[in-house]
Amino acid sequence: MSEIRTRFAPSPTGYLHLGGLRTALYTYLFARKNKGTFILRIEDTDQEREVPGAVELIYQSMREAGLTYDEGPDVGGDYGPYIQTQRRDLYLPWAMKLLETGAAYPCFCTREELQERRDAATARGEQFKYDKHCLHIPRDEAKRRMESGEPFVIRQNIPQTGTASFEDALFGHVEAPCDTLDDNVLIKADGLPTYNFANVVDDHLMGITHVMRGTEYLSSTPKYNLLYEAFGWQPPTYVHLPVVMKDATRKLSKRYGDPSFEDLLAQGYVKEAIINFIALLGWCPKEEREFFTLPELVDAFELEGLSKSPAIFNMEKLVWFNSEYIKRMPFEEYLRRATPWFEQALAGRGVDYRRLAELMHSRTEVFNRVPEMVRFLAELPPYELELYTHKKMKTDPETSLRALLLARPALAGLADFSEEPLKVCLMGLAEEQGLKTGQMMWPVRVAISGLANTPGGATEIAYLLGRDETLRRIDIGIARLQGQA
RNA sequence: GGCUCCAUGGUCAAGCGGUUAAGACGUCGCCCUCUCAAGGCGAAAUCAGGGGUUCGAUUCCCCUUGGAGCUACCA
Repeated sequence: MSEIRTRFAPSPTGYLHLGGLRTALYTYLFARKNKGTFILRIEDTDQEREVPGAVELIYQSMREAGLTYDEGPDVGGDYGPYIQTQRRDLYLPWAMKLLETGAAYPCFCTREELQERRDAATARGEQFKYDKHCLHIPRDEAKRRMESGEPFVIRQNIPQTGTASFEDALFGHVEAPCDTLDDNVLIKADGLPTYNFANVVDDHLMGITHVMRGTEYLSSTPKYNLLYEAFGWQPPTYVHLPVVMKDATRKLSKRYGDPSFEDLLAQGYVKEAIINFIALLGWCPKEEREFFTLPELVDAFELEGLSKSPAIFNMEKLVWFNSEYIKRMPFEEYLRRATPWFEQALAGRGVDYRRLAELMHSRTEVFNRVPEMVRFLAELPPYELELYTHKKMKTDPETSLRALLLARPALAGLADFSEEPLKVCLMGLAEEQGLKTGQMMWPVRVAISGLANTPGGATEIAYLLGRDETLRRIDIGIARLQGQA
């Protein structure tokens, strides 16, 4: 069996979006699983849409995701160049071959003329399709005009009868009646190929055996096969992958604020969690399991598990995966990664980050939610007195005031203001005064945090705050409760 | 509109003629607990509709409906 070669071929029109990342991931997994070669090719034939710096962004995202490629623009290989604009001179000769056999023809219609005809067709309520107008120009004349420097494009000459088809590894046999197919442009007036042509030529020249790409190409692939036939080339095995949706009717798009891989990374999603989640979006392993490292995915990946229908990107589940990865992260790593986020809210406050990290580790879903969760340590948030009333804790403003009044001097006189002594002190005090534990702990926690829930209980927070700040906040609570009474 | 494709809970999905129709997220209970998380236990929730084929359809075929993709000198 010959060696498997796959490629991921993005256009540099911006950052790598999640759908693209998933295609890249599956392509990578398939190559690695089959001990094949994974190639990165940049499809930049549409110069107008190209975004400066996007190529580098793609390299970066691939690297961050761990999708290392064996051949590509920045790593080299025997089938280069791997950027289509750098291959520009190579396409025309192939197109000329098609001209000779009649599988393609030059077209001199201008964009304006085409637009007019298109508009006229829509006005009549018809679907515009190129009418092969220039196909009928005598060959000599066409040749003369091409050589004279008149702008022209080269179009694929689709048969007017019959069907075109191909076999997809996922979708099976796909075919389309030729008369519904348009004579697409293969070579544009600027001399560069369109995707329709470049993908065929490059995939063949680069020895690609398996083409994995989005289903947006599913309906045009029969046309590509016509090209393979015209050249007498062996078409690759196609695996079209369903799109990733943002909801039931819209696909995930970078156009309307949907996050890119880079965005998610910046928001504090763990890359392993993103990869893991993305992998399961449209693919299901044979075994009942959902946590996979990249190498484990390589091992488990099989085409059979691919789904044919579009999958909705479920942010909630990503968040869950992320929180799981964070929980499984060694504590030291958590501390290291959480610290910058602690800093955002607590810089210069002298909070014990290590202890805070211990409390936050199991409570962190996404890192960018951390600052808000710990900000109360820097500044007591404004809170309503109703917070002191808690049915289950059996507290109300009265019991709370009493508890705070008792706690105040006890805490002020506590020799060691660390957690265990704090706990012994407060709980002992409660018991001795005939209060339930909650009747002491709840008001204290409310007074010193101003929040209904916090990462950690009263004693942990008191410790993190330190004696001075704790007492100051309790005083505020006492004053407010007395003011109300 | 035309062409192509898809269709199991709210979401990701297993299933590949006979199952009590898995599992996960989310939701909702209960337990644990100095709040909230985490953790433990449990619950509700799915085969889009209609025809066939078959002893028997979630599973195979057709139609309807719904959805997606394509319909550019974009990829």
